[in-house]
Amino acid sequence: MNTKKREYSRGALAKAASVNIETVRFYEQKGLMPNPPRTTAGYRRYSQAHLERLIFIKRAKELGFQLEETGKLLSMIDGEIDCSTVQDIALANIELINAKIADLTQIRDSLKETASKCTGEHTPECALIERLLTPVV
Amino acid sequence: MNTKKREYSRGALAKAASVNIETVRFYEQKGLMPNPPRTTAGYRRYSQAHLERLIFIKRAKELGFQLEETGKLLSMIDGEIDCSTVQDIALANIELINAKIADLTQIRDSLKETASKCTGEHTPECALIERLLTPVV
DNA sequence: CTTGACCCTGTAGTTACTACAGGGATTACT
DNA sequence: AGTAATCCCTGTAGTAACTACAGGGTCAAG
Repeated sequence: MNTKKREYSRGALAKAASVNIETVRFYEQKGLMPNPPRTTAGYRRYSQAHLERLIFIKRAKELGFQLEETGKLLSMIDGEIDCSTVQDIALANIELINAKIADLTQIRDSLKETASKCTGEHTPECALIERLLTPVV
Repeated sequence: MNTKKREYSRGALAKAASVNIETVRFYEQKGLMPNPPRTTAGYRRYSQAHLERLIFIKRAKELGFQLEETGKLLSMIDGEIDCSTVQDIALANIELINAKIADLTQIRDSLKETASKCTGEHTPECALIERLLTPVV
């Protein structure tokens, strides 16, 4: 059995996790990724555990978590996981996304209604412009 | 009839349009608002037309237009309005918002499904963390 | 050895704002 | 007139989440 520990450079790590190479440094600066051991030349050396952590961050992002929330989840993994707290974070995030969806839906509907009044012809008369230009009181 | 031209300072303009005072400078830097005449002390003096332009920008933002698109609409007002082009911009914007809504909806649903598997108890066992930690191939 | 790709750190750009600092100007009140 | 509070000016920098570039050192393959 091959028990040799796999090591990654920053570029190899980024590629393995399918993130931008600069994003690795960015997450390090933000404290999500640790500052890893270095070669004598100063090159970062990452382990398999680092890769798994980076993939965790990527998945959290895909689930709509902000980096701050992701950081909280990581703190729990580093320390003690409390499923109740995790669920709180997740539910708050769901509410946040719901609010964004509601916002965008309202905007989309409003714009759609206005745009439907455009004749769509090459004329200076335009319902959308009129709407934006409605005189103020 | 009172025909005196109303003039605004930057702060008064921002207040009249219900935008942040610094936003006025920001829009000026971005080219959406003109660099207005000044007093001898260097204070900006805005007219009613400036106010109407700022409100136009605000309304465009409320309809989900990005500043670049708003700039295009303003260029038309300054020059020639072509309703066909306006409608193109609006329809593209509607598509953009639709895509955002679809994105967020997928994220929300995915997160909801995972969070529903959390027991919500003060335990180290947590379905969401497990999902983020699923081993990589 | 050479070359190309990689790494390092630092800096700055994207979008749409928003806030702060230092210093001058204005306004209202005494 | 003096004073204090508020406003304005320009410039700078911060927010979130990245991403790109520069100059210079390092590594690996031919």
